[in-house]
Amino acid sequence: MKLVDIAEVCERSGLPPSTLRYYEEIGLVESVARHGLRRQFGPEITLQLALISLGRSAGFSLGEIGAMFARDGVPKLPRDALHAKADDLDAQIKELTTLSNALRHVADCPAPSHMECPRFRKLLNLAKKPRRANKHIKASKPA
Amino acid sequence: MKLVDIAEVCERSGLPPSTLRYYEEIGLVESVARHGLRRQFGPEITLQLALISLGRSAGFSLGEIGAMFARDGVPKLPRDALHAKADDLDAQIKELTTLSNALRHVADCPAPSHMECPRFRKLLNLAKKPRRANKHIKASKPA
DNA sequence: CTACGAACTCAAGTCAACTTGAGGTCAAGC
DNA sequence: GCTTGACCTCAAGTTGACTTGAGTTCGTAG
Repeated sequence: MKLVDIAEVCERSGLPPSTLRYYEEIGLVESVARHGLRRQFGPEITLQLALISLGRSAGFSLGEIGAMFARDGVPKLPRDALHAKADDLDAQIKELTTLSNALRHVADCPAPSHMECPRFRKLLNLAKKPRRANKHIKASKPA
Repeated sequence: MKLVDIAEVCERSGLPPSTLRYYEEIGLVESVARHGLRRQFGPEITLQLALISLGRSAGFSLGEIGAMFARDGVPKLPRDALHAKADDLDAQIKELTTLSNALRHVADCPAPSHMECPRFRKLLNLAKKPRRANKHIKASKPA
């Protein structure tokens, strides 16, 4: 049989049952049956949860993730929207790379004050670029 | 003079005054003087805020950021801890790259169901790797 | 010198993403 | 056939990161 008990899903994903119930409540995933009271999920659930986890770590809200993929994990967005998301991601990857480099530089640079090290400043100035609204980092209200 | 008025800081950073006050309240930044009531910051504030923004978008909490850098923006962590953070970041960068690739693939792949496309599944399986506690993505409580 | 606008303080409210608690139910083991 | 452990429901609580509102206080323009 292809159904996966919630306990099994929790074990595989590392998520507690409460989170699974919550995800179902907000329509992010779907349980397909019950065994007694216990939710049973389809075999794709593990992959879906991995996708959600990935999206979360990219800073997408559950709402955004829900808007991207249907309950069964199949993407609902048009091609250009997907490409746009990917572009956002790539921009974010650049920022993280900057931060990673900055951290490594700080770890290794012998300068007494990093704020005065030109190389460090240069790295960080990259970060001040056109900051777009980045989900959980909301822009200030308009003047 | 080297002091920057809060209004100026807000304009440069795009953050509202309330956020600056909040950051000061939790000890993340420091205002160095007042002009009447108005907070004045040191010239490094812009860079510090860029650093904070960068950290946030990497998924660090304000608490973690506060633990990494002193109020003046100078890193407080030992070298190996910094390298460890950079390693985390690099791992996250890989994940985001995976997600970006997956999105682009989905946008372009003609397969009817992406969940069945082996290439898609392969991309996503990368995500199921040893998921470490990822700040805002908390691990489940121990059994 | 008065008016204004913008920051100020402090408490309280908001939102997302979960978790926790009280009380209930079921399948499986003994 | 009864006990038990794990999940169930539903409501309420929690945490992090801010925002909002009421009432106050300045510096600057007029």
